[in-house]
Amino acid sequence: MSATLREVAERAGVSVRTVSNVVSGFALVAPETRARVQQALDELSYRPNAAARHLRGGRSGLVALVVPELSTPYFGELAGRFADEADARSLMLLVQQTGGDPDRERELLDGVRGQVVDGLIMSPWALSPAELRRRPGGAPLVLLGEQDADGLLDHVVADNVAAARDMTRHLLGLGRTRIAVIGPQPHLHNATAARRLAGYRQALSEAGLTPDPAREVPVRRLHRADGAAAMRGLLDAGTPVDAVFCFSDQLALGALHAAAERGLRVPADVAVAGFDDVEDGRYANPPLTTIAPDKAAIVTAALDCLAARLDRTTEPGEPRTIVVGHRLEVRASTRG
Amino acid sequence: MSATLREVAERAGVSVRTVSNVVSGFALVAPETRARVQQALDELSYRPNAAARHLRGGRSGLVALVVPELSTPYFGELAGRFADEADARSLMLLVQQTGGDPDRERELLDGVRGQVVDGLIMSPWALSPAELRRRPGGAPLVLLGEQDADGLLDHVVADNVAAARDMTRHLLGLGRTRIAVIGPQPHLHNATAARRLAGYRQALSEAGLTPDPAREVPVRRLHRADGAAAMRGLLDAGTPVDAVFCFSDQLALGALHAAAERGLRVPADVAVAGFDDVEDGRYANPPLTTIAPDKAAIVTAALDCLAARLDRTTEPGEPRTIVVGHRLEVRASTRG
DNA sequence: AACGTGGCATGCAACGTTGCAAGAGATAGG
DNA sequence: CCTATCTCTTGCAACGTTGCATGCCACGTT
Repeated sequence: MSATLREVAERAGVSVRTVSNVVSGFALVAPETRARVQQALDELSYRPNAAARHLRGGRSGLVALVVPELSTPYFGELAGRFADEADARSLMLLVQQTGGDPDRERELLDGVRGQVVDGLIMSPWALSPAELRRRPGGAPLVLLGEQDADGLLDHVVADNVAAARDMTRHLLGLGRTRIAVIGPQPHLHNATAARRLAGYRQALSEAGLTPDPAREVPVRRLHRADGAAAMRGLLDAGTPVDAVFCFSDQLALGALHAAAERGLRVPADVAVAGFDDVEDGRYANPPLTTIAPDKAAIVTAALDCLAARLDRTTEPGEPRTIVVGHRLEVRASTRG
Repeated sequence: MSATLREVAERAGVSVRTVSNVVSGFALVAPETRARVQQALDELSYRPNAAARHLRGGRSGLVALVVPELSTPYFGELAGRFADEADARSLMLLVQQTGGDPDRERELLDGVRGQVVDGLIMSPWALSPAELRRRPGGAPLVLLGEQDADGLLDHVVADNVAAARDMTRHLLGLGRTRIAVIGPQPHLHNATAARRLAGYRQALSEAGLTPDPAREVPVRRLHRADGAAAMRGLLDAGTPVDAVFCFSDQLALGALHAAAERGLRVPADVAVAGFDDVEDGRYANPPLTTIAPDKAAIVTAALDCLAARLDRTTEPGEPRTIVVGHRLEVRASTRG
């Protein structure tokens, strides 16, 4: 147990309140008194009690990051950045996983809020916008990823339609015309996958090609195994394919794996591209072409947005939609 | 803001204390009263105030996980498991990154402790055992990984000597005799790398081979880039090598990358093995032979250990060293 | 009728901190 | 010499919860 203000006060021969003033650095304290108190603080190695401050001030300094899975490279990288950035802002990061389970998402939305954390950054997966909006007035919430909830909730997104269009155009530009996608998730409230699909179709149409349902392979989850399974399915079905655009790098890595299994050369026989720009992709064999969302901007924007909501001196303001940039990162898996 | 006990008490026409009794489920409360209170609780959707409970009870229900880097697959996977297991034990997980910086490690050891969290699980990287032991009596600490601190601090480890020996024997068993290692870190207080090196040398000696310093390539960090650089160095130096045992899967993935770059076939020209069994390795091209430490056991053991220290009803007891199992996972990167 | 017993409910205090408003002392001005 | 002013310090209260001890009532026993 650390020393309390009272113990320090007794040692320094001043009131508790004065010690508090010294600790918080504010108010008028005579230099001499300040020095005496400071010495007592040092001698007893005083640390403010977080629980008492939290109770008194209503602020815990804790922010929750709620993601489907921390073990996923994309969320691992993002969580790492959030941890660093939170630290730089004197916040602590509490992480929770939903596993993509809607019940768990609901629970965390209700449960964590107003309890321990000052705010919540969440990457929803299965919850509908309506459910996300049903907030019992707890701690501020910032969403990551597309939500079809523009103007109703704070959220930070990349322009997924444009990004998917960019990637598809890149593949078309390489002369590929039988481009498949792996990653649609028609069974979920997942606006992200839907928009990437839309961007892909748009680019095909622009090029005068008709999207072929047989080349749009849905997946249940975004793991490597799902990508590998989807790729195998595509090859087994005999659908002619000269490029595969996966909606996540994880899926793409699985697809690469399956292609290698079947003896296909990448990109000679089939080009493979991903989305997310995770470290794995850079060192894949061959290195993976991908869309790199501006992760630093995602983190900064989300925390800025939360900070604005937490600031009691400013007006709450309207929910904001912050769009971050992205970049097409061309590597050997498509470039030949 | 959520309702308080007092508001609920007023609504139900009972005392605050009685409401508290209902909430905590304990004590003697007449069924009728309980029902009335419960209804008031529901109507006001009461949530206990974490700050007040923390202040009163001295328990926050928070556990900190301190790792070098969350973006590293190994720690990402571990953090994910910790988050789930903590959740199952009604604890919340707060993550902090050190980036392998000794100052930051020191700071977190002193700073987080006794402040917000009930306990600390830390994977130290650069700190010496002496510094780790210099604890000002804060929250309980459990270390992950070898520490040369047996009997002085709680820690959870794999038998790294045995694991490295197992892997080296496996490579020897394949007929490889020019086995290099990538991963020693002579400049750090890193007992883990030291023990893996010892296990490797032991196995060589057993086989009548003399460890060759030119085949022991040190690295500064454990990223893919370091593994790739080390592999290139090894090849450029012209040291004959028919197998490379990397002290982490990350290093091994980098080494695979560098081997592919130079047109080497794996495992025909050079076998490559890793350590950690991260998901990436399973889907690498070719899939990576590795040592799979029992991650579930690490997480369970660490939290059990912490729980034991947090339990006020039992005696503190001596610091424990818990050794978890490991398994040699042979895949195509060595098997041919 | 007095007493003990057990079931249930409650009041008080304290955890450590900070906002508020007022107190104490010193100095300057009338 | 008294008061106004300023600088510095302090006591009180409250944040929401729970441990402790006690109060109250009804019932059964002597």
